[in-house]
Amino acid sequence: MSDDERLAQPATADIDLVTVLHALGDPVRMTLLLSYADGGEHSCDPRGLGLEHLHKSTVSHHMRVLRESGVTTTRVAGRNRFVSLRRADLDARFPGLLDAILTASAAPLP
Amino acid sequence: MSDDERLAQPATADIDLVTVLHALGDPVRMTLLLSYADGGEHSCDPRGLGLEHLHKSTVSHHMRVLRESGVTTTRVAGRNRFVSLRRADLDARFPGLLDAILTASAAPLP
DNA sequence: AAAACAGTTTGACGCTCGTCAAACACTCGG
DNA sequence: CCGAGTGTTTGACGAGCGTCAAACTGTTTT
Repeated sequence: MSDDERLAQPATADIDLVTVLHALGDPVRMTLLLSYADGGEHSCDPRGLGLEHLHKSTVSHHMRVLRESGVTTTRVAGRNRFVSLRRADLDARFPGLLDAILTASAAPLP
Repeated sequence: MSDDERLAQPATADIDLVTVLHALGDPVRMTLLLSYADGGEHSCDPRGLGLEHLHKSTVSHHMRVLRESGVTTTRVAGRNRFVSLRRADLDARFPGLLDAILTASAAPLP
C-alpha cells in the first residue's frame, strides 16, 4: 500500500544544492542514480548494476547518503525496501537540474 | 594578450561529470563558482566573496580543484592569474548543466 | 639589487569518507 | 517456533580532503 512507512528524508524545501552535488559526486552513487532514473522502484540489491564487488553494507551506506541528501526516497514494505528517485521534488526545488545531470551522464566520450 | 600561458586543465572532451559534481559539492568552491558566473576574469584574491576567513593557500587549493575538474580556466599574466568559467566548454560537453546549477543556486529557501 | 607582490607548493594536522566484517533488527515461509 | 531472507547499524581501518603555516617561485617596483 502507499501508506507504508518511509525512511527519514529531508523535506523538499530543505534539499540543499551543495549536498546534492556532493552526494552525486561519487561514482557508486552516480551508478545508483542512473539505475533509478527509469522512475521505478528498486530493491537494495545492486546485482545487475555493476556493483557486485561492493559489500552490502557499503551499498546501504551509499543509499543512505542519497536519501539523506534528498535525491531518493525509500518505502518500507515488509522485509523489502523500495528505493526511487524524488523526481518531482527535485524538479520543484531545482528545475532542470536532474534532467541536465541525466543527460550529461549519457554524454559521449571523444 | 590571449596567448598568455594557461595552467593545466583537462580537454573539453575529458571533462568528467562525476568529477565536476564532486568539485562543486563543496561550499567554498560553490561560492567561487557563483562569483565566476558573471563570465568575467577574476584574480585569486577572494576578498569580497565572504571567504576572507580562509588562508590564501586554501583558496589556491580550491581553485586548483575547480581547474583540474574542468570548471575553470586560469590565464597567467605576469604575477597575476585570472580565473574564469569554462562556460562554452561546459555547455558543449554537458548541455544545460551549468545553467541548471546556477539557477538552482538561486533557489529560495522555504 | 632589494623589497614588495601574487600566488603555489609542501608538510602537517584533524576530520570525513569509502570500504569491509560482524552483529543486529525485522519479516516471511516452513 | 525456527531458520532463511533483506537490509541496517556499528566499529574498525586506510585513504582522501580541507585547513593552516611556512617556504618557495616568479614578477614588478623602487
